Amino acid sequence: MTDEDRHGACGPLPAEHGGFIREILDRVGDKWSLLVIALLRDGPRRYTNLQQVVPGISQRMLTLTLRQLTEDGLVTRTAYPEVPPRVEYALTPLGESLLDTATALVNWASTNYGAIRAHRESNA
Amino acid sequence: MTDEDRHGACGPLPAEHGGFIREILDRVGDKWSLLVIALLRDGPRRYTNLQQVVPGISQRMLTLTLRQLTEDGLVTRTAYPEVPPRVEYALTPLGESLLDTATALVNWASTNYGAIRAHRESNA
DNA sequence: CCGTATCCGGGCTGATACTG
DNA sequence: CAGTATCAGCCCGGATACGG
Repeated sequence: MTDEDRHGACGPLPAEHGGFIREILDRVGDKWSLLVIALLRDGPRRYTNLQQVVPGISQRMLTLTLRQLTEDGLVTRTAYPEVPPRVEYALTPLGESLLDTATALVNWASTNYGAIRAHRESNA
Repeated sequence: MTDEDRHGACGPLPAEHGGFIREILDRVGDKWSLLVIALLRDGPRRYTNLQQVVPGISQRMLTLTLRQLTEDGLVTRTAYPEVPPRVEYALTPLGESLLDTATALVNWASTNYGAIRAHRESNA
């Protein structure tokens, strides 16, 4: 155990050896993931619908975000072989396990936006 | 209110008009902020100490992160006019209000890292 | 000890055009 | 409708060197 590792002694964070928590944080805390997850709370959504409800997301980023979330097992992708094609995205149990925390963070942001804004400008 | 704004009708997220939640999410979900906040749980820490306990952070990023968090009113910066200089960073009440959520997210990452990893490789 | 200043490369991101 | 492909800009972030 190196000196750099022994901060666990005074921290409640379990097993943050290396940077894998950072890896997940980057994944989940990226530009759009949490928002997409939060928006899937009410049930499956279609690609185009997500594009509409996520303000300002580009086709590219929506596709990449969804692909990443699917690869990580947080959402499922279901394609119905119809014409016109229909694809639905929904949360997996793993994705749902993140929902509470994601929502809490979004709510925190929503609640404290004013305070942050105010404090930021008071020290301008 | 534009058409793009009225998705609130089917979402439980309060007042996510525009992209200010995205703004906070970017701020708080960036590469290091959550980790720093989580590490300040036990009390004030000095600059050098933070550099040691945050695995892999560079001086630049630590400084930038701390400055941003200070500007947003999440942490305080206290400089003691001594030689050698000593600077301590601590959470404000606003910062503490984020602590639970931050910790929850870090814990989630820690808990589900294996599952994500496994799912990701199973579909390689 | 606690930063700041500068350089610089890489990856994220949006815009645009195209496909099944 | 649901994507993919390509390009170009920008900002993040590390390394290094320097200042208070």
